[in-house]
Amino acid sequence: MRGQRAVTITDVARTAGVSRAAVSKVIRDAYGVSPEMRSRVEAAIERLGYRPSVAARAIRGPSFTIGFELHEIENPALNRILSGAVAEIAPTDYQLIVAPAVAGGEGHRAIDALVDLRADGLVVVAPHAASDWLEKLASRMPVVLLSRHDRSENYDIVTGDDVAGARLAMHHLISLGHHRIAHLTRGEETTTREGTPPAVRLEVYLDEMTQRGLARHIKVARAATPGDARRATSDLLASANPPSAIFAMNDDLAMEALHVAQERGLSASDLSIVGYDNVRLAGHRAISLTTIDQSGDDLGRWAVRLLLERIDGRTQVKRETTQPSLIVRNSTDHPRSEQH
Amino acid sequence: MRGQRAVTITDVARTAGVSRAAVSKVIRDAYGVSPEMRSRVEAAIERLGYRPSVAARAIRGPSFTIGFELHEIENPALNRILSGAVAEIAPTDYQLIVAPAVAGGEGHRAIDALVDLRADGLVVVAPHAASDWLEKLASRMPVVLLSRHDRSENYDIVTGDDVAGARLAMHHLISLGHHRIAHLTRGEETTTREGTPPAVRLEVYLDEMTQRGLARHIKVARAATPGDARRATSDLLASANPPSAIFAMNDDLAMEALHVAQERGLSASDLSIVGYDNVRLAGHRAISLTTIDQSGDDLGRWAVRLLLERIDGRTQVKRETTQPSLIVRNSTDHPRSEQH
DNA sequence: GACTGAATGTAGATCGATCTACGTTCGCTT
DNA sequence: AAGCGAACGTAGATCGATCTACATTCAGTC
Repeated sequence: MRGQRAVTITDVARTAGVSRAAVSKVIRDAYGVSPEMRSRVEAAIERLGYRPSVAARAIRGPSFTIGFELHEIENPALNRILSGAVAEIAPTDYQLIVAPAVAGGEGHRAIDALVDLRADGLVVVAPHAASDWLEKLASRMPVVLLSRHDRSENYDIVTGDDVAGARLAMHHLISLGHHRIAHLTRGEETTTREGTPPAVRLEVYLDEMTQRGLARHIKVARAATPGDARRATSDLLASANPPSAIFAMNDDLAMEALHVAQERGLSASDLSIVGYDNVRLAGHRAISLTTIDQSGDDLGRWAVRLLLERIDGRTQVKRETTQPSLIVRNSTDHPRSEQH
Repeated sequence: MRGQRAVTITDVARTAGVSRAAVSKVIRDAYGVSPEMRSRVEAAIERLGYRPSVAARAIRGPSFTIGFELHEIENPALNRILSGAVAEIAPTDYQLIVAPAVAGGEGHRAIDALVDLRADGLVVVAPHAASDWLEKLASRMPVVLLSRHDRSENYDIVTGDDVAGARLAMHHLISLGHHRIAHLTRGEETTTREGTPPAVRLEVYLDEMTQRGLARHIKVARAATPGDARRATSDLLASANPPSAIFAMNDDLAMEALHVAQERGLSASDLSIVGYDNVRLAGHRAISLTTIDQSGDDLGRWAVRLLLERIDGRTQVKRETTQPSLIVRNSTDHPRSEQH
């Protein structure tokens, strides 16, 4: 039963008693098709269960496929972005294809896969990819980059306003009366690439602390793996002059910090925690994490929108920034006491 | 800058001063290539940044692409399965491509997209797709179905043992002393399709309740959307003779139920809750949900493994079942009192 | 030195679709 | 009735790769 050759346009043409070109016209809804021929061809298509091969199509023209590179499959914030992208593309003729990158993967294999498939455009999230490589890629095909604060001559950029978001978080903690505020973020490698959200958030943290004369309380804890986050938090709490608040780079890290705080019976006035992204579970009663919402759906929607514009012919670069908002929940409170 | 035609095998051949066939041989590592020619061609490939077009390739032979249909992008249990699949495929020559289905989407557009791309095989999760349609699809190309308890002549099946898992959950509650156990599950449409995990878990629930002489306490609450889950739980608690325990179809529903319980100040001895899937956050201290683990990674890994075997030529159908285990946490306890 | 066979390379058909260029038919005008 | 343009169909080139069949070269053998 396997290996029945797939139904091709030639089969349809033969069945309908017309030429291949005629079938092609019907499929593409092109000019020069009589109602009578249309119905004959459509009947044949229906009967044979014919579906045009994107592959064959893509050799010449567009594939009506847009690619989405995703490097952290299990990251709920990224999934939300993807979800928005899917919703935006649904009513169009295009199909979204996701290439997941291997966890600790090397290079840009996933992006290459999308290029090899001749996707008409790419949405790329990769914070790791080198800028010049991306620049070159974008000079050959439409590319929208998400969550990077680069400047580029070729690709469009969609990003949440991480500067505003991080300031919202810091201002919230400071206005509650916190001085000893630590920052919990990812491993070196992730935060040092200039312009990535982790790097920007870290920078704003450092800037705010310095501006407010709190430079001596600056503490940055790093967690390379999710499991590391708890240890990093413990280390913070065990340090001399421990923080009364933690601004975490994202909700996942924040929730791990919360885990440690709860373990030690610390309340929000002992240790306030702010996250970033407002993932669904941050709103759960048992977690109730104060966080920054940047509506990931919108990021995804904008990315697709800009990409389709590009495919449609726009040539000048465009950037789109979404405004984040602060969501106050129970994980933050006034500090119990604050000695300078 | 846009629209530079992509580099083709012909360009490489011209640059290297050899025939197209020769370049093709080098790429495919085929017989009949002198070291000297190999290096000349490889240099040309390198210099031009040539990448073979999967599309052109797929017209004739395999595309070295396998498709993964995903209908709930933001479902952490499914993401974990996908994650396992990605890990399993990483060391092979194949590339995994994900087609996300639109949320409330019609039909099987995502699967079609993968077929149209001429993927060499498909991993399908769709609990909605009609069996006969899948059967027909699988007669044309290798297909592995996840999380369905069908019998099939054409596709392979990978699934957690939902019967065993659901029994583990029920036995746990019963052995704690619970009699008034309710079941929280999805909307009608999802649970009625025979052989899907929700349907099987529901069935086991009904069976266990009946076997133990608890038929009079049977209560099934349904939530069509995630938001509905809280209302459904409230309704359960407001009903006459309310349950002392809830067996939820999955962790997402369980966590919503937990939310309601905590809101009302109910402890585990007032209302015990068991979930299913052991998503990452179920282990969070603030949630601490008793649940059934079915190691989604393994499901994903098996799916890819079986699919590659199929592509490699295996013809007889194979099923693979993973054994779930019970993870006891703080959301379950002995009931405070139990009147019959 | 002719013969054999392995090693190396090329020409050209082929895959499934698109698209241009062109031929035929038909209805309408003058 | 001739002329004309719109409507409808088709032939055949084309896209980028693969693969079969074949040509050429070269070393080794008798």
